[in-house]
Amino acid sequence: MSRRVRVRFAPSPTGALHIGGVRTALYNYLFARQHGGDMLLRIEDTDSTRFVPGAEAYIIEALDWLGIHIDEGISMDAPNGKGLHGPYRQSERREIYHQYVNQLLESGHAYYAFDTPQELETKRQSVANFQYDARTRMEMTNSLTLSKQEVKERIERGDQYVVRFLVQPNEDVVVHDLIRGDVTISSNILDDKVLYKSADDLPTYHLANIVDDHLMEVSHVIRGEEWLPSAPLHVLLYRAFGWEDTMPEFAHLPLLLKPDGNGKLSKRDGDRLGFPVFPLEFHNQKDGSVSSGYRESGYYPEAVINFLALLGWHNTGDQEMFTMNELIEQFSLDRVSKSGAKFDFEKGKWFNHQYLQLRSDEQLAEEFMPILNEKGITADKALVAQICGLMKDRVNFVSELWEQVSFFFVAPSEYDEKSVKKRWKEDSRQHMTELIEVLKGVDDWTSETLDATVLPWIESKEYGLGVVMNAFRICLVGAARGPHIWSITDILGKNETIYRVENAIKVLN
RNA sequence: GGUGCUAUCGUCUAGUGGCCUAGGACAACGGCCUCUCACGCCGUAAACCCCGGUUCGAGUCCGGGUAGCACUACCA
Repeated sequence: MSRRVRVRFAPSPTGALHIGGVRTALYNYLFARQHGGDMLLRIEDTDSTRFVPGAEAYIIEALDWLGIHIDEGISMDAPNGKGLHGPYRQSERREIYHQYVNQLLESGHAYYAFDTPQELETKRQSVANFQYDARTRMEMTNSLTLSKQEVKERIERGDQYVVRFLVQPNEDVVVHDLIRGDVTISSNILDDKVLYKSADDLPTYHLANIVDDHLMEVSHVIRGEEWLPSAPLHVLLYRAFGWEDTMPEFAHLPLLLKPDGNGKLSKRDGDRLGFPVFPLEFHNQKDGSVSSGYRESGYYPEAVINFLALLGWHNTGDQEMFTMNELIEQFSLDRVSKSGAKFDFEKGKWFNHQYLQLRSDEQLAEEFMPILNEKGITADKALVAQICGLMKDRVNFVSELWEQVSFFFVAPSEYDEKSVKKRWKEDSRQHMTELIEVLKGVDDWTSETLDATVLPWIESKEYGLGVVMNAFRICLVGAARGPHIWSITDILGKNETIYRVENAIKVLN
């Protein structure tokens, strides 16, 4: 009961880390931190055919970016793993697995099978709903049907084989799930899963997973719901090894679903609907594909974390904004939803907007400067900060800032048609011509003085405040948008302001 | 097909038998603010999958349907 909490995130390096995987990592992390336990990162690379170069480094970088820190295993500061239970890459644990495969073989919980992939395929074709189990295993080519001598010969001869788990029929296996309660499955529907393949001298997921979780003293297995159907097999494996008393507790998380339609969220949904499904941009060296990432799309890690945390978990109460520390404090497995969550990226944008508002103007300026430089603009940082402060409430991303603030740096070269149609009246030209003279007369170029000069002028002429100001705005911005007009003139300065009005008069008639 | 899981506004969810004429957030819509656009504020519309049962009383418990999802590989 008082076992130290140790959880693991155990991805396969088969490509970019899916956003669902990120959430699994996050929940594991929150749980570990809350209980003062350990968060391990283990790489499950037992399928040599699906290995993608760079994927492991990607996973590490992604978790680091998100602020999900690894206590043990592969991590940013220990690429080869830190901790007492290594190695933390399954491909480097071959020797360990041998021992446990043999244990199962010797205790009669597993057996050799020599059926070739072709033979199995043929069998599946000819027998409806074929499954390698108690009903069929005696019809197959394995150490249960072959003589001891022949099995020995085949192995010595170098025939390829697999080791299968022997599932006893007619037994109800109960998986206790922290989120779903007891799930009972009959062993009759389980097949004799392959535990080890001689072809690449590696175990399959199931064996490696159980052995590693046991050896690494994992206390809680928090993973996606797609694993629930194989959980009974895992329970049986713990039992076969005699490790049932230290078997971890299970919690199967609901899946992340497509925003529209049905089914599990996939990479294609992101491409189709225009949002990332990966934390970082990923260049797949295997197939040459490039996948967009949240980081490169301008999301803040805090926003991604907050958004993800609430996709499948919610506390009582109405709180929406959570820092990582608040999540650590408040998270609990029994408040995780049981049903899948559709991935609504609109809310993700809102979260980013919230976190962007929380940034200081100086921070935003720092983030925005490179974009300005790209546009060929050099500006004083204090000025950029001032502009950011003025305009940040209307963007979700720093990258959206440019289209909002460009008029501060570049005089309008064209004027928004709709705005002109609505706000540039017949008299506007006359008004602006007069306004130029009024502006020229202002020596103290401040909001206060301009306000005290221009407004009375408009009033005395009875031109209408809105009529003049909106036309003025079009001159300065090129459209009917932007902050308070004196905020604009303040930044533009007297000469530029007058120049823009003159220019607009020339272009607009 | 088989097995399992799940089921509250369009979406994420609150709700653990009476506080529910079902609450919050995103999105939508309307209004206020106002020199414009945003922000903000206020408001509107919007849901308990269906049928039974238990109970004085059910969104909440039970059963059955239905639907969705997952799994069903020498992938993880």
